[in-house]
Amino acid sequence: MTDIEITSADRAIIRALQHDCRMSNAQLADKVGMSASACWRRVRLLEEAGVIAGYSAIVDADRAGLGFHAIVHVRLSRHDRGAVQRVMSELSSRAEVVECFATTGQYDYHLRVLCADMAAYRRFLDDFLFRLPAIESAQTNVVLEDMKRRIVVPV
Amino acid sequence: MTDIEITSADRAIIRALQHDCRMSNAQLADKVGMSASACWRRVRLLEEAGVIAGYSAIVDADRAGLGFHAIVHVRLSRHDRGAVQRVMSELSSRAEVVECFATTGQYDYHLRVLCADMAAYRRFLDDFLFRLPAIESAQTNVVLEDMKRRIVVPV
DNA sequence: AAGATAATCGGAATAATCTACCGAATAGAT
DNA sequence: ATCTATTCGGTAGATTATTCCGATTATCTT
Repeated sequence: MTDIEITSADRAIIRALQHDCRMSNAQLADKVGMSASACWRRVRLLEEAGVIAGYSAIVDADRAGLGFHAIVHVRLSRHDRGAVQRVMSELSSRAEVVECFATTGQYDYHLRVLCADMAAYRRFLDDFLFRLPAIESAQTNVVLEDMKRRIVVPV
Repeated sequence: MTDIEITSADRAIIRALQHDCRMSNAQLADKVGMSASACWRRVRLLEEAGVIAGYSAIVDADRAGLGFHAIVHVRLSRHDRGAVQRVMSELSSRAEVVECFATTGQYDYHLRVLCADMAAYRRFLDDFLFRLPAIESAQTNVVLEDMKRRIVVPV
């Protein structure tokens, strides 16, 4: 992955592609005020540099049948390397866990979890999360309203 | 937006497009075992039904120059309709706030915030967040490690 | 400042892809 | 069994991506 310096044109490209990455290259070039080929080259560079890490369909969780959404605060009872690594890999390999961050503060991890319904979440807790070694506590904060739908990085 | 029933083929399509929404329709059809035209029709239906809400480039925040990442727990001092609405709209219109959820539990909101650096975050707090009316407390949990990079809804 | 070198530009050609339309096949209802 | 409605896969024309090339601009050396 080559390092690149991000220009203001790049930022415009990134913003546009975060908003809709299936627009044609000609449209994109027009929107950011470049020629089609220059724009295409720049996109390729951003991909190669890993600034654009991929392209993803944005799925409406509710409409996809995922009615339960929560943010879970997790605390570990042990912090030795082995336990931490085990928990990390287990958590991030689990499909329901759509985000997983190790954080400073009162909790060791912040998870965002999506399930079909509360029953499925219950199973997630009982059959998976609480069976992980070294989980001291897991506090569930149910999401009442998702106030920002699109994941856009402010560039 | 028409309602549709989501088949197992749809789930395969959604999974594939969450992983890479720029693959060609022919590739996608091949991957999910459909003919190109059937697959294309199904994708269009998923879009029209709002299950697929859009397509976005996934940006590596670090490489894009956003070195500060935190989860912020926000509590309000008042919960009347006016104050809540004001806070909600201010928060979600702010670029640094990449996610904003209203939640049950000890806090009223969970924010995920991305900034260039700590100084920028300081400005975000002092010049914006703490100036919002009715903010009782805002607790910053700095993200030490992002353990799950791709936003994929488990369908 | 002048010249040499390298990087970047926009436009054109072609290879690949999308998208709409078609008749055939299938499933459901009467 | 027959009609109707839906879904199927394949095809064709329009659109788009991607490469290549000469021209232009920027950088560096002397």
